[in-house]
Amino acid sequence: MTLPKRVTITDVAEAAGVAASTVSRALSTPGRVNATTRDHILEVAERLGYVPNPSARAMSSGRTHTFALLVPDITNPYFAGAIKGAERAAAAAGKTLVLGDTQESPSVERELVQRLGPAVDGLVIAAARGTDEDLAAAAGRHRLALVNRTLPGVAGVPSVVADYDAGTRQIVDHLVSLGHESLVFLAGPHESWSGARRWAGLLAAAESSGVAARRLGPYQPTLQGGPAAADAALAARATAIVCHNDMLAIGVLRRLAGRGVRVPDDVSVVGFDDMFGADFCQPALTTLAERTEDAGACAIDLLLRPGSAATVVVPTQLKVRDSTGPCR
Amino acid sequence: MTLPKRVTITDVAEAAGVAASTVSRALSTPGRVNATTRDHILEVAERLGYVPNPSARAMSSGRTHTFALLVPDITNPYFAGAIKGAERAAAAAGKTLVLGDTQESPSVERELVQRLGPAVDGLVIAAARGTDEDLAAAAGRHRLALVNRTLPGVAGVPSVVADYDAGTRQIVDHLVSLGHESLVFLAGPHESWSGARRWAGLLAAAESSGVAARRLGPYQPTLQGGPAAADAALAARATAIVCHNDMLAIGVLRRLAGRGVRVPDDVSVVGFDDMFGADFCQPALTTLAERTEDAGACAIDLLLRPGSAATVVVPTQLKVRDSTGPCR
DNA sequence: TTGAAAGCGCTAACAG
DNA sequence: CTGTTAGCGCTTTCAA
Repeated sequence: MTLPKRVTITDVAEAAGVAASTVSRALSTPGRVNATTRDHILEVAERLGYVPNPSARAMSSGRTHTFALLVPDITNPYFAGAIKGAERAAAAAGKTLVLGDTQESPSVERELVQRLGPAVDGLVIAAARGTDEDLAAAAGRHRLALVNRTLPGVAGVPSVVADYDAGTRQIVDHLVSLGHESLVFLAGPHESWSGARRWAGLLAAAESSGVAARRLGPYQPTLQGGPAAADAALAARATAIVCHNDMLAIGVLRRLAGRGVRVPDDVSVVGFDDMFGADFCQPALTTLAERTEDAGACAIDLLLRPGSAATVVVPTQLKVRDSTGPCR
Repeated sequence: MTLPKRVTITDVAEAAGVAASTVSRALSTPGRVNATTRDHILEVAERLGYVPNPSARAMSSGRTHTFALLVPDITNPYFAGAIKGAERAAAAAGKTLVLGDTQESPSVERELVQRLGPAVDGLVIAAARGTDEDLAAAAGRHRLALVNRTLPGVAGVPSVVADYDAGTRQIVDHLVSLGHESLVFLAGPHESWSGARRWAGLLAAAESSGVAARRLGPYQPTLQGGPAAADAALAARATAIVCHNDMLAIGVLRRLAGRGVRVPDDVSVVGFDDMFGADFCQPALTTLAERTEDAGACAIDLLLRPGSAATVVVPTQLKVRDSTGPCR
């Protein structure tokens, strides 16, 4: 099966009886072309089925009209929102989005930055796993925006972060209103930037409310991390358990059920992320929702409009469901 | 913040004291270059941090080393596997994967094919929503591979499909062994190719086993579709409900629980997909698992090796969990 | 084995 | 407002 040869701008120019550059202008800066000739050109282009060659366009203009989004694990539903938001923002701006899976690995992340960087107008790294140095190096070579990570000391790297301070405040207030006087935080990996922010926020909010907060872990932030984490929380006689993320929280829920501990009667459980499934697990999970789709879209917007090298804070929202209740 | 100018092949050539074409050869066809000069060139390229410009490469070679994957909804966990598999297969081959979200819309799908097609070496469309004509047109212009869809009558379009015949057979056998003598299929959208295949397989298997099968619907294949679907199944006095997919099945489960119908004591429920969450919903869902990651990877492989215009069948596997039990 | 040279398709000065 | 003319960075003949 042979594919038909592509229609080029020259074909259109010939067919329309104008110069190639005029066709180019008619397409990219319609204002600078006589309305009649423009309409004619567009009509001819349409008829011939002309589609500009992105590579050629990139060659001469220097812009690829493409962005890359790097996530630690594509299959993790937590990132689905950011991916969708980024894809939508990119598509809305007529841009293409390239997706990269860093497999939770700093080195794969570095490689991808190097491989994809030259092919795109900018990179979004969500939940970057690399060191500050890695990211600074990347920022030196490419336009970069971060999601749920900041790069202190390096100017010009915009980022979008969830409002964990307000969010953890909400969690603590919620638990306090239920009569809880202490909480246990089941931590995820030490390297996790958002994990650190979550714990810091929780600790600050707890202190200001006179709630005792303890951190246990680190645990695997997965279903498999649940048993060890749940057992530790139980051993610590926790009445309220706040988990690094929903995956771990659901794992904890299962373990508690397996051990005959009732949620929320015996113990309350809170997660982070409001991940897909958090509403239909048993019991439905109280969790801090991040607007990940907005975050993804916002990161692309930051790339689209350079100069706005700000840190954008996206609000979070506590979803109260069935896994939290009055302190026993 | 200004980004440093990229190192080009000419820079490397000058620094190494050779012609640009020699550098090009040293990089892409190392065999055709004197070992000593080649090593020298590679060393210089490395030192200068040279990374080939993909657009320029695409311009002259015609190949972009990029594939596109189109899915109906990026946030649907069902597609996460295919995305990951495709990304991995592409990365393993040194290719780049572009992701497109067709928003479940045939027209967006068409647009994306047109927009992305020229920029890539091939397209994978998963669960294509377009008509056969749309797909035939796409196949005429681009290298194409399909996942869970076939294109009868159009040669040269390879596809990867789940083995629904064997899978539905497994479902029916499972229900029969539990004493069920009839089943109700809660259908998804009529346009769904896989929905049609699922029902056809179910019907054939049921007939050959002397099981009565009825189809109700169509229902929204989402949690929201659950109530209407569950109520209809109840009205039909079903003892075994097979749902178009896990989303719908979980929606059905929730509705049944809400109405006080016990699963699996009063009625058995089966889903399709073994989606993320199917194991931690309540009760854990018996469902037909597809190896979506393999399917995604396989589709990319089909694109990588033209000529193998086959239909690849990926096995399915029934995961028996807690939502199915003996007929009441 | 290597270099010179001709483009790939498009955009961006620069004239006219 | 439009045509001419250079390239963008790379691959690929074609000679040497």
